[in-house]
Amino acid sequence: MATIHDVAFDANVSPTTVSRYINNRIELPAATAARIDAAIAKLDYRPNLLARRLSTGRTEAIGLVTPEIREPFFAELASAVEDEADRHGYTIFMSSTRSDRQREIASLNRLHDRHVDGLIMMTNTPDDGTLAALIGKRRNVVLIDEDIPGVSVPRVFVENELGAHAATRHLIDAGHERIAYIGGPKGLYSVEQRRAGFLRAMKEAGLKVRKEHVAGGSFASDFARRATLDFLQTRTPPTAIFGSSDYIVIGVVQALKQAGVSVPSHMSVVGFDDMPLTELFNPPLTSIRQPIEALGRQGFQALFSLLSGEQPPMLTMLPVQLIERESVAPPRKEGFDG
Amino acid sequence: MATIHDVAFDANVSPTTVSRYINNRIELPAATAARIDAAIAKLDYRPNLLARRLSTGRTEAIGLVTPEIREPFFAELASAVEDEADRHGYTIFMSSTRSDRQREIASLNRLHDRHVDGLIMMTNTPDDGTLAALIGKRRNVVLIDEDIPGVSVPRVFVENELGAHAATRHLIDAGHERIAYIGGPKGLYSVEQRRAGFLRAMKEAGLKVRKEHVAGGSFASDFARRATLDFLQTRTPPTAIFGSSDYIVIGVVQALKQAGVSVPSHMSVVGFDDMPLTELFNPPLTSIRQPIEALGRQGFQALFSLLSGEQPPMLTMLPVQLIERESVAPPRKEGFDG
DNA sequence: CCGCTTTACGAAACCGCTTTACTAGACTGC
DNA sequence: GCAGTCTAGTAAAGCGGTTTCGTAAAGCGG
Repeated sequence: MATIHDVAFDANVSPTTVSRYINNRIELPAATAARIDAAIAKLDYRPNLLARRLSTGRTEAIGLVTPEIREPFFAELASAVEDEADRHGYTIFMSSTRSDRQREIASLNRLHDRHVDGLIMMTNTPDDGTLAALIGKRRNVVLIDEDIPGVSVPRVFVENELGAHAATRHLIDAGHERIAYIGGPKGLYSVEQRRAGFLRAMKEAGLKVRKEHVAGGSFASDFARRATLDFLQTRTPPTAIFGSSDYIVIGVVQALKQAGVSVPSHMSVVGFDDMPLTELFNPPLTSIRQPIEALGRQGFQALFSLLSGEQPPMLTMLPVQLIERESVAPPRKEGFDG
Repeated sequence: MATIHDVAFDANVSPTTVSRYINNRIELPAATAARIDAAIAKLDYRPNLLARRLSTGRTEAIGLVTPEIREPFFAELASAVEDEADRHGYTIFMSSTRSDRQREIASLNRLHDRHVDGLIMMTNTPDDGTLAALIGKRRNVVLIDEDIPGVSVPRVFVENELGAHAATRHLIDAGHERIAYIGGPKGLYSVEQRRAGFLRAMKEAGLKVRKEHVAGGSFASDFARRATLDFLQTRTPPTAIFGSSDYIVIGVVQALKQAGVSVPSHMSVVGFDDMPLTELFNPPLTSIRQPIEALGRQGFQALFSLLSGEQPPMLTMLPVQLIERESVAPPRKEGFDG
């Protein structure tokens, strides 16, 4: 491969000149510039990025830490980040942490070793302070989707509270009064926000929230399945369930199917995330759609600002949207029993 | 950050010695080794990978080119590759090509500039020779999932022909005789293999394949939707449809729903890929499951062999599996009409 | 105690680029 | 015609490792 020296030799200038010319740090007379251009073309010269990186200390690469890129939500997010990064000349290193603290730490360290210029971090396990401490030591970090308490870096979130409120409101508007709620892992900011949105909607409508109709602790379908079966065992089962993620709703629907309760005629269901393909489920799921694309792009843009020495907004909240499909119907009249 | 010189100074040896010691290229007396270890620990020394890479020319990174990492199939594959790479100390650069030739070429060039040690390539657009030419120039390339004619590099595929045969056979065993087929883009190896499997099963069973019951040209759901509606317009519509990807089957199912044809009582359907969540569809889809995890891992292993100077098998074919769910039933008796 | 091998390590070149500091020569104004 | 300014570059020192070649000193056999 041709080096900058070859180009310099061919164009009859010094490597310094070539370097500065390529990087727009010098204005050259047209004739000289033309000679350099010609030499570059002739030799098919491409700067050795390894050398450039060692020299400048910048890598034009960023790290993207996600819980699990196999999941559609994170895959889509990663894709958006990648696309936006690409458009700015950045490459991304991805890592999946499997929601495991050790893997999160390992990822962070590995990315540090790789000299990424910055970091976009997503987590969905509550932090005990370890992550916060580690991230506090890094420069150029942006948090998206989920908070890590105690770190003061730019954050890009979605309107979790408003989304949950809208979902609950949608069920209330359909006539439901006994609405159950299944949340995610304790201690997560987004989970608490969604819970708050649910409670606010119920309170505003003057509806009681029954202890036995609220569950939480995990996003896993299995967990939701069990919670749903428990709901059905209560004295007066709910007529609607709001699951704070589509994975939860998948568990809910499976449990209901198993118990012979049909959706939406006997039980209405709303989810959160609007996972792809859920419109093909039986029934197609009503859900809160998150602006995944925007989340990814704005996440990168915040990081890019940081890298450019600007100060991005410390908190961005992206709007969500209720997508109505067929998993919600008015409750059956009391007295009737399925 | 501490450099190798700092460590050398602290341990009272030369940088050369530290370097060789770290890289296991020298045996040192216990006392010296201990001094170096102590210095490394004390200074929290971590080798600067940028410098090491410039020096050695190796990056311990590989490129992974996929059509679209948002799609579950590729996301899962990418995840498997990443996991396996990680376990061997390699990082991966991903890029999504959106099945676009220009983006494929751009990715290949970008990865080259990034000095990746090797490349795992996936494509799902037929090549006109451009890709083959470009890849021919690179060392350490492995093809997975789909062939690019004219390049002689290790390839890891799945048993497309056998899978399609099994899917078709499954419909035949259920009693179907008029089976329609929807294939993917023309010119793709896997598509042709699947078509061959379908035709072989039909031939072995002594069944006619009607021209008007065979479509192909795209993996898109829209395409499949139209093809399905066309099938329904034929004089004697098929009683079963084999779609050579789950995306196709999604289109098929949508079209059938739209046309009021119920699955599986009026029309049986089998897909290929076994996408996640299709078991929650209405009805749950019977499909051919590809060993995605194995595809990813073996793909990386082949590349790793190449990088280690060994000669991996030039062609690996991974078995597939029929997953029976509820989209297949015996055909209704002739004469009855839905 | 001399020549040879082995042990233990080091000097310096190199990877290919960037960047700071500097200069030769042309021009400009007085 | 000479100081001062501009133009058009350049030399050389990094960046932080790896690697080739080499050597001083210790050990050893005869």
